[in-house]
Amino acid sequence: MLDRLVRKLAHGAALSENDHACLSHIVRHARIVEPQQRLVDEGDANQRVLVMLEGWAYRSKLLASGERLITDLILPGDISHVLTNLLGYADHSVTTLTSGIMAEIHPAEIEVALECSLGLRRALRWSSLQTDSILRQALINNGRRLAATRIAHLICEVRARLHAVEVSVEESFAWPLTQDELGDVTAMTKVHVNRSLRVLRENGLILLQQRRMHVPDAGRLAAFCDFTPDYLHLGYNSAEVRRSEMRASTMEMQAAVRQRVD
Amino acid sequence: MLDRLVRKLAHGAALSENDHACLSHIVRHARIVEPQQRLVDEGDANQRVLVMLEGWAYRSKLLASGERLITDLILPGDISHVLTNLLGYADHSVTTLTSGIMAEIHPAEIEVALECSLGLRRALRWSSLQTDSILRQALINNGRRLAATRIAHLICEVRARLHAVEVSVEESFAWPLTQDELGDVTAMTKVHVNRSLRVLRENGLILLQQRRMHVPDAGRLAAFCDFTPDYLHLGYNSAEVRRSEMRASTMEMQAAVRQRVD
DNA sequence: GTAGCTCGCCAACATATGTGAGGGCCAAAT
DNA sequence: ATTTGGCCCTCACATATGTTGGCGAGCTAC
Repeated sequence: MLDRLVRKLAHGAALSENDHACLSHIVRHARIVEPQQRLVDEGDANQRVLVMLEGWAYRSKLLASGERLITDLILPGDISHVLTNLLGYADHSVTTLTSGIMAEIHPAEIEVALECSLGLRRALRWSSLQTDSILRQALINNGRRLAATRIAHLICEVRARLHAVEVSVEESFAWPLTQDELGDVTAMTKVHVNRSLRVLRENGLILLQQRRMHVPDAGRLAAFCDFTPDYLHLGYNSAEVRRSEMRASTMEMQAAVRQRVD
Repeated sequence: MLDRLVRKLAHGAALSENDHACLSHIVRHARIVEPQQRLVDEGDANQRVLVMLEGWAYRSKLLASGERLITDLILPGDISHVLTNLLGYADHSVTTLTSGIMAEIHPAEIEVALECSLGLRRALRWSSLQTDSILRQALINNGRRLAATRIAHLICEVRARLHAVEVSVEESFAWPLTQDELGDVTAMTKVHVNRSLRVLRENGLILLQQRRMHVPDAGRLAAFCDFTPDYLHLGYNSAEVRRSEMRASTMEMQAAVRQRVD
């Protein structure tokens, strides 16, 4: 059951047997969660740390006007609300998208585990840095790219993150977001999401049907939106290699797509 | 010289004398930096941690198209690139805006300091959570608000953050950003920044002159953009911290620490 | 069955923001 | 004295995205 979590953290630090034991101990009280279940409410004086063992969720914030934005997706293996026991209250809400398995950790247990395990300290610091990096990437995506590219980039990111915790994403994968929710992630209206999905579909880049995302050619999609997985800090030993490989293939792809678009 | 840094971290955790000593030790090699000096380059295999003791800087990312976005501002007392030694390379650039004083910390020293000081571990975790929170707020601002409001909100945030480290922001304060740079922060073009600043000026909300930001009525500006400083997690509740300190000193915890020492 | 709901889909129109160009001011360089 | 370059400012026009409203397919409740 810890599979996703362990695989995820392994990208950040080598975990010893002792580290694994600590990890198992703190997430031993996992429970089933329902889709569309509010786990944390903005403003809660809530001190729990959530670990998503299976399933999707998201963090969101509201404006006074009622407008909403989903700031980040929580995928299997992700830790939500990390170490939030140091803040007085939650600055965002957390809601599930699918049913799933979630562990809730009491702050005191987190403290103990961190004291016991160097590997865990490393892994959680890494996880926190990855979160930052993903947020920064979202900022530049939403701020500086056109709608279709923004969506394409999100799809590539989710694919890469799922792949990193060994969820199969070969030809297609589960995509629980409605178009409305997708708009809340990419900072646009559902109408424009619909328009942009059509563009992607008409270019043969994706097919979204019955909550499944089909990506016939992941390389072409990545080229279309200029996606490079560096910022996810996965497989960090081979980062150099993958980066140069990626650049080479990206150039080819871009040329191909440019031809097609003209 | 550590003034800003200490004041900032004090918002996150109570620091003992020992903690202060650790802090002084790791930032002892501070140096002067120039305006517009590139400190870290996207892609660098750089492992330093930067602490901005005085002056402003920013983190930015580039797209392949050459477009730029400033993902966050680094203000006096802020720690840049926290614990980045766990990542293989920098996922963003860091550039100074003003001259200032900066300390560069070697990863090994960070590790030692963190092992030595519980207060510092707390403070850095808090700082990291605050960074996340600021990034999420930026996402919803840039994604869901109109230009003038976005800019107004940024001004309110900077005011609050400067105030938190005891930089005077009474009637006016230094504002080193050009309109072009401001556009890179708020995800718009410099032309539109100019238009929006005019709106704010004509409404008597701000006056930006010679790189000084004048805010005649901070309350009115905050009301205009619906700014609430909660998400900055400043003004920390001392009762709350005392409570978590008590938790930290449970038997469990002491046992854990003893184990670690062996 | 039918009513009511959510969700995907689409079209016509409205508008916030981007683009490209240019003028004025001022300090630094020549 | 002149030039250069950065920055602020503005206009006219272009366009990406928002808004409103509508249609139909599927699902559930009754």
